[in-house]
Formats: sequence, structure tokens, C-alpha cells
Amino acid sequence: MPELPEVETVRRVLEKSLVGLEINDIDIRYENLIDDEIDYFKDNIIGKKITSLSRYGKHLIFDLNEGHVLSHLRMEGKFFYSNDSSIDNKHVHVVFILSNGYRLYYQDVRKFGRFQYKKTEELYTTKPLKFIGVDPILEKSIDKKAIFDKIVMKRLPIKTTLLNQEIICGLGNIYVDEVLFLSNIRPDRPSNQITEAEASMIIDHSIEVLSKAIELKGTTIRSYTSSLGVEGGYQDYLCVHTKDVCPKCNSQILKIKIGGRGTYYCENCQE
DNA sequence: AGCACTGTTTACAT
DNA sequence: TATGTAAACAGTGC
Repeated sequence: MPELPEVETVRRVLEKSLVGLEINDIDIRYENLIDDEIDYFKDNIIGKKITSLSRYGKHLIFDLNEGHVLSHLRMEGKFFYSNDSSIDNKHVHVVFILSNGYRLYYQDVRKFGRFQYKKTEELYTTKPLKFIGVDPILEKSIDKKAIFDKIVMKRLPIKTTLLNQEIICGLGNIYVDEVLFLSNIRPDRPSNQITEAEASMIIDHSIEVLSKAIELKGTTIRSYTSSLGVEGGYQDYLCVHTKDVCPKCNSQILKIKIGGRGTYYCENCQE
């Protein structure tokens, strides 16, 4: 489910429930989701208190009184905070047992999500955040020229370059289509043919689209419920992704494949 | 029945 | 180094 706005929505919801609670135990049912040795992961987290919830790009960060739990939801990861064990099911792979009797259930049908414990000093100096690009929402002053320089070094389609989290982070398959439509740029245009003015537009529209989507608690399409059953509202603002007709010119929206990802664009409006 | 598709990322071959 | 493809996995729809 998650691109930046959906992860931020999860962060905001979890923050309200989890801050101040201690993690008494962790039930790990599918060990491949944990990037650490299981004992190292457990030993460093059990007994710690959750002090805040952070995010960078699509990475969710549980800040502890000592260290952090990095969580990436990948395609379908979802968290449920509850004291009702009837929500437990075969797709729940990790359960955090909390000091107030509630539990935090991690559900992930495809088992693509990942968890890792990080010491504070290694959070941004080791993978996966070591080479992370600029977060368009969190970064106060964005160096547009630096981003432009990175974009034009690539020859891949601009869509593929924008999905590369080492340049700008947070955009995924839905929002990148929207950003390119609003910027009037074809998704298959080679990145080295993007002008500095167009790179600037891409950045501005990324901020605009992601901010609006956060405000609306993300996008809910294809019967995906947003995590925690929270329904998003941005699907009502989509211009091209999963659409048939261009909202600007009424042309047929084309669907093609770029880098293996389903891609929607208007041939008439984007060049 | 079988194949294509799915809001992600990474390992590997070329 | 850069790029394309497959893989991690499970479900849905045609």
C-alpha cells in the first residue's frame, strides 16, 4: 500500500497510540521479515519505551528511549493497534506486546515488508537510509540544482529515475504518474533530456501532490484499505493513474509499462 | 487453468 | 557503472 503519504498517515495514527508505551515482548512468526539476527533484534527492543514515531521517505521509524526500529511496509504491510485478539490472522507475522495490554499487529499478505533495529548513530550512516534521497516534505530547503544534476546523469526513463529513492524519496508508482502529468512530461522521456526548469516543476509538483495526499490521508484504490482501516481521499484527485480520460483535454489515457511498472499518461498533454 | 497484474526494493547477469 | 530482469510472496481477475 504505501508511498510517502500513506506512510505518513500510518505514522500519525500510530503516534497517538504508541508514544509512552513499553514493548514487553515481540512475537515473530516469519523470521525473513527481520533483517537482523532474531536475538539481536529482540534483545535490543524488548524492555524499551517508544518515545516518538518518525518517517523518512517511505521508511517508518519507531524511536525508542535507546535506538530505533526501522520498518518498511513495501507493498502491503499494515499495522493494527488493538486489544482485541480476534483481529489476529494468518497474514499477521509480527506482534509487539505492549505495556498497556494492547498489541501492535503487523500484517503483510505478501511478506515483502522489513524490520531492522538501528542504533541512533548508525540510523543514517548505514543502509537503507545511508543513500536515501531528499524527502520533499521533510526537507526545508531543497537544493534543486543538485537534484537536477542527479537526474540528468541518468539515461533511464524519467519515471524510473523518480522511483529511485536515492534522488528524491517518497514517490511511488501512483504519485509519480501524477507528478509527471502535472509537469507535462512523458514518463518515458530519457532523464538526460529533462531541462532544469522541468526538474524544478517536478520538485514543486512532488511537494504539492504529496502534501495534498497527506492532508487527505493517502489514496485508496483497488479495494486496498489503507492501514488501520483508514480510508484515504486522494483517489478523487487522481488525474491519470487508473484513469481512462484526460481531465485536461479529454483524450484517452494510455497505459504502458516502464521498468516493469504499469504507467498511465496523456499522450496529448505530456511531451 | 494459467497468466497477468498488484501503492516496493534488491540481487544478479550482462 | 548502468541498466534490464527476476525474485522475494500471496491474492485477484480475466
